[in-house]
Amino acid sequence: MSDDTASGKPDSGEEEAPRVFIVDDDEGFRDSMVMLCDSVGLETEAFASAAEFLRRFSPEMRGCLLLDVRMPGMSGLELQQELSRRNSRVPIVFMTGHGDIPMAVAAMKAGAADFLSKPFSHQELLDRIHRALRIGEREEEPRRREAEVREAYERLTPREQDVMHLVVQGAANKVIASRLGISQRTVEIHRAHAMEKMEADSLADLVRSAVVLGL
Amino acid sequence: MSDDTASGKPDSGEEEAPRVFIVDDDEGFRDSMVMLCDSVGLETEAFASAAEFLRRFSPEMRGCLLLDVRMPGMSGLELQQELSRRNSRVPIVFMTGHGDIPMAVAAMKAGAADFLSKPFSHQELLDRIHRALRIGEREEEPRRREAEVREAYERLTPREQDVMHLVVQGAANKVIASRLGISQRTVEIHRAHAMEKMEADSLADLVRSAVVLGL
DNA sequence: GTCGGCCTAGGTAGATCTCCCTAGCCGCGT
DNA sequence: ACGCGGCTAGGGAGATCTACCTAGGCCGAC
Repeated sequence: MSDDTASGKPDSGEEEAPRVFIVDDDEGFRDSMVMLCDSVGLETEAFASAAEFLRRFSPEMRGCLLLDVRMPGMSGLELQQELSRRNSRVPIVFMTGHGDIPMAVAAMKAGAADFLSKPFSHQELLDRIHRALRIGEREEEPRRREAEVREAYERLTPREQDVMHLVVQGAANKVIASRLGISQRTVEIHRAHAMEKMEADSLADLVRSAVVLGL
Repeated sequence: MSDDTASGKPDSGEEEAPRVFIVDDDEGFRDSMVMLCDSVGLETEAFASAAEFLRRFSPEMRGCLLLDVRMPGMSGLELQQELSRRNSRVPIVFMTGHGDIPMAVAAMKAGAADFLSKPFSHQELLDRIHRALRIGEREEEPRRREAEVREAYERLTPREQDVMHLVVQGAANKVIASRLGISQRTVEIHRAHAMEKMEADSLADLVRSAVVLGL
């Protein structure tokens, strides 16, 4: 193992640091947001439209998104839907000057971390940003674990997956063998391979991984 | 076993059917809500204050809660906090005549299912109620399972719990024996008892139960 | 004080899992 | 054609788990 020279991707050598993404069509407002964040040491990246942000988007993004609701082109709420479709994990803090309760409730029901109506104080905004960043951090660890487990799982051969399914359901090797119509010996081999590929040191580990995968 | 005659509680022989709980200090409004729900076949229970509802509250309640924000005495938001402390699982639909965005957002962040500002149409309200009821149903099954597992777990003797912990961490019996300073034979006995009491037919089952318990 | 539950433990046997050796067949890409 | 990986399989040794028999000490409840 350890021979990754052939793999296509550089494989995310460096992760991006968490930062505040700002999407607002008002340039002056954008700039003032950036300055505010700078002043407390938060890294920022600003975009003038939802489309511009989407071009930059990747599922590995970390941080939070400060999002204006009303913009030309794609609205903030539409961007939220699109990000949700793309399995984004970035918590969203909405900002709006002309919002109403139904709009705020819809955004929150769709998973927004917060919803601020202008005007708001700098401190108010910074508090919300920090809270959103904490939410993002808290979700990061489980996400990463699931991604790792899923990756390992997908490296299993079809037969190894079959065997793993039955193993984590509590079936004994002989049962698995008869169920799959193969010899007990072969089950043992697939089982051992699955354990190794899933980096499971015990059956308990394997079951935990299966639970993460929702099996 | 099977001798439950000594246990104090009749043990929830019949579960309550899901219903709509209405908490509002305005009697006229309460009545109209009750009638509206009646008209579509929803069972209701109405209360004039948060305190009155709390006296009726039990964690086994099923359905949803239609809650006015502004009331004399304990407010709707305060009731929400109190219910959260009491591990309520009843989805809350807030109603208010004088709400603003921060209030709605705070309620949603605290876990409310919905937030409606008056006036609203009957259909609007019924839609929200049905949605909240669906949310409650969806959470019911996992809740019940966890409660059952936890109950079984707490029937384990301390030693059986010790052994179970190590078993679901993947330790072999001999390891557990030396870790606990007892013989391998004794570990086997505690292990078998734990499996039986947890109604686990396989190690996989036991690990799943442990995952539910957050072990 | 007796009864029952809990924790402890030995022996034996059988089922089960794990790991070592071997090896044939098939499909895919070079 | 050749190699490689995936799937299949047998035999055997040793570790591990499970199930059956037994039994003693401790402690709280009736």
